[in-house]
Amino acid sequence: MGRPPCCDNGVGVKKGPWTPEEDIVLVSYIQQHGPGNWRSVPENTGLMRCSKSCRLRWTNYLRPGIKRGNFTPHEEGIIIHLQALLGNKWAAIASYLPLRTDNDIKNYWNTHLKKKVKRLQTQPANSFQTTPSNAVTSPNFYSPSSTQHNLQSMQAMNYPNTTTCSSAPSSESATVSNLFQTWMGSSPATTANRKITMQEFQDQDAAAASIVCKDQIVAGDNKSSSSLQMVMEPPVMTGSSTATFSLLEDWLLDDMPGQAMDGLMGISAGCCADPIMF
DNA sequence: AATCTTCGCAACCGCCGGAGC
DNA sequence: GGCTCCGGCGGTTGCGAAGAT
Repeated sequence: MGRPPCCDNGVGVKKGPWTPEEDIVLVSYIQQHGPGNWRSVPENTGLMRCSKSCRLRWTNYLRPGIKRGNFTPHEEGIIIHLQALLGNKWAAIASYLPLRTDNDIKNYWNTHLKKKVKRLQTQPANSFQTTPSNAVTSPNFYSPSSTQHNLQSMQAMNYPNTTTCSSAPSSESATVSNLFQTWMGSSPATTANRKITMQEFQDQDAAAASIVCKDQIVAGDNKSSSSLQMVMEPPVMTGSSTATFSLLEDWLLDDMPGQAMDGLMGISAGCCADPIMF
């Protein structure tokens, strides 16, 4: 006996775009009670909406701290990397871009990046060498065997502070988490609420951009998730705990031709000031 | 200016896994 | 162990906006 659709029993359930009034009702309710227990939201607010619709509206649109539109070349690069690693695991990818929703990333991939990647994959190989900024979409990078090889290589490598690798990751997602932790040069992950702050900055003169990573113990963080949180912060130059994004790329793409790698670096470097020419 | 086509995004749909009973 | 409920996820759709003709 299958479970009926969640909104089948809802006579008069409203569908379609949300009105500003509905948004206000939903936001004010969540401000009072917090997100969660979505089943009770329509009942308690009087919204003629399915609980799923309420949750989706909150997580994809109303939730504070959402960045909308204008994906930066750097974000594009991250999405492309992670999509190649994880496939269409949008929620997992979104966890590495905390200002973006999975829906947003999924839409952006489907409407922009997928076409760009496909287009470039059909280009002659030598075109990647002549246009370094395109190298991110080198066929090598999207080769499953290459990706698998890189994942295995990452685990095999004796990188410092890779303590989390000793406990075999249960999923590719965990592997990528380990990768990010290692890449960021962090100390072994603690089980306490831990906030990793990614400070993305752009150096226009040097055409270099890096991600500065700081580990912060977040006391009293009311987020229920114990997973790593990465929050983009305004550009701050720090001298110590810096690691360039290209290091991660280096791990992922260690079997790429040197020329292509040079171009790939541009994704996280010069391209931030100069849009990717897909 | 009007019509047609393409694009982008918000929202919906169906399925799955975990929790509770 | 089986059933139901709920939250979450990924795929897809529908519609308005923008661009092309």
